[in-house]
Amino acid sequence: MPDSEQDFLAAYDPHAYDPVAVTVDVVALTIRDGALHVLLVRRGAPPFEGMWALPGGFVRSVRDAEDLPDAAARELAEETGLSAEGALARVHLEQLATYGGPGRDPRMRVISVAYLAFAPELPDPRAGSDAADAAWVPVGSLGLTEAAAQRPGTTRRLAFDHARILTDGLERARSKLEYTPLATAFCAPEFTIPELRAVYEAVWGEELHAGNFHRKVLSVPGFVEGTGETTERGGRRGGPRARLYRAGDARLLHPALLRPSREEEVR
Amino acid sequence: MPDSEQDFLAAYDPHAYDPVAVTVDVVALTIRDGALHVLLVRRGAPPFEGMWALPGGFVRSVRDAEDLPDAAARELAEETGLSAEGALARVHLEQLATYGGPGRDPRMRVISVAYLAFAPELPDPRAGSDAADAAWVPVGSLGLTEAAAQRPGTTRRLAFDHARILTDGLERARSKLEYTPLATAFCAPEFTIPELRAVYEAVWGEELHAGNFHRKVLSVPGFVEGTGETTERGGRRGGPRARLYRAGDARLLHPALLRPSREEEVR
DNA sequence: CGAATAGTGTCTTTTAGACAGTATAAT
DNA sequence: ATTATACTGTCTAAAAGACACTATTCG
Repeated sequence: MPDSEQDFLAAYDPHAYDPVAVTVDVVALTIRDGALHVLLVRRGAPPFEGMWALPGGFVRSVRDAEDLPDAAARELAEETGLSAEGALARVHLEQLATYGGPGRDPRMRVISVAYLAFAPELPDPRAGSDAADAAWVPVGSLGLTEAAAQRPGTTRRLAFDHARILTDGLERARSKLEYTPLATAFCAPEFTIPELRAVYEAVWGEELHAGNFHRKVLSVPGFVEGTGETTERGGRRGGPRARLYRAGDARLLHPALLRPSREEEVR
Repeated sequence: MPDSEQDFLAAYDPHAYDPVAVTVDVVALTIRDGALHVLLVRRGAPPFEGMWALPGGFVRSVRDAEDLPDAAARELAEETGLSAEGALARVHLEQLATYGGPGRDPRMRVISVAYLAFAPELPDPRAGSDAADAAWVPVGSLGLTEAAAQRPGTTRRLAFDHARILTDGLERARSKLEYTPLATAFCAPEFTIPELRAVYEAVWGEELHAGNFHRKVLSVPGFVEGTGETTERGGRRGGPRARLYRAGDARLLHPALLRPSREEEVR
């Protein structure tokens, strides 16, 4: 039987063809105490029982016929306890990539569609249905390197190929902050320029020049818009009150806010 | 039965859970006669029989347990007749996005992982196994607009949600040319700066200033490296012979080659 | 020859970044 | 008072873009 006919039959009778499971996994990032954190769950069942993993689960394809972004939002809501009408509406969610290599799940062929989420500071998560625990974990504590991302198990912390997915998500996040105003998705509805700078510093892992950053943000059309208000108090250790801003209407930053020192990544 | 247990059982007995099919679709782009073309196949079977579609097919998940990029390369090879050792090795292939909304295939739930390919000029394709026809089609002839991409069937030419996938692939291609040296993937192994400029003009749909483009390309480290040779003849309608270049070792362009006039897309 | 094209020179404007300086508020 | 901080001013270097110009080759 030629491939075409086999495929055709398979389409009408899926059980006659290769069994595949489709899941969504979410790389949810937030800033806590000035450091970038990722939402992780501790697996309560094999495989990788007891290890940390990205929150995720199977896509409901028949019962609810949910779309992929809906599935990602649902997984995020289940782990964070957020309601769709509430704080979840302020979370930025975008598709990251799909991971489908054979052998990434020992049980069967699993295709995982990964999503990337940028969230403002959220309460501590509660453990979801099939997780033993859930927590915001500082990204820096995971010992992620390119080598660790490529060889599963090297970090000894993340299940499946989740180190690779997280590494890809972090790079996407760093890049997104260059060309889009999505750093504001990590902030409260009203924020100061120094708070925005702290987001960039946490995601990029680099200190930025406060004065130049300030002027740059204000010079990009549509990045932020002033509220006319200021904070109630000055900085922790002194300084004047900072002006408050809201996210502007730009969807792209032009000119972009490029991160410094990328020489090493070019070749 | 709680979700977790159901999921767990499903993982061990996939037939007990929702049936899903996973396919790969390829947005293969090339430059012909100075215009951007996409590889399309005419469907030889329902649904959408007789309509144009992106080349694609089911992922072999058990028989060969192929990885997703391998599946995309296989689909591309089947439609173009290219061998993996030959010209296919010079084609750039990257994952684009995954499309999995319910109802995008009337037969069943289908998750499509889309890939984006940049190819140098290739021979005309032969019709693959389940296609009635295959051809390089000028992108400009498809009447793609944002409205057409959102409502399937509006262009009256592309099956499924392939207008949306193609639109996303084109935007990705335009963006990739800004930040990476991948325009060279559309060229022969040795090329001239004006040929490279023609790639940019075809993908961006804009004329570029020849002199400034020339200097800019040469000023970006690692973009191109000279061969010391020149073309045998001058331009079609006169002009000196052009120097020949190869792709350099840069993986990112720094500084980037930004396309002009993006004011309208910012908001 | 005339026209088209490859490649370079030069000038202006924009942007990035270094650095300094002033005013404000916490301790 | 001291110190940290928000924000602004200024200068320099890098880059983008407009324009002009020369040299070469085709028809």
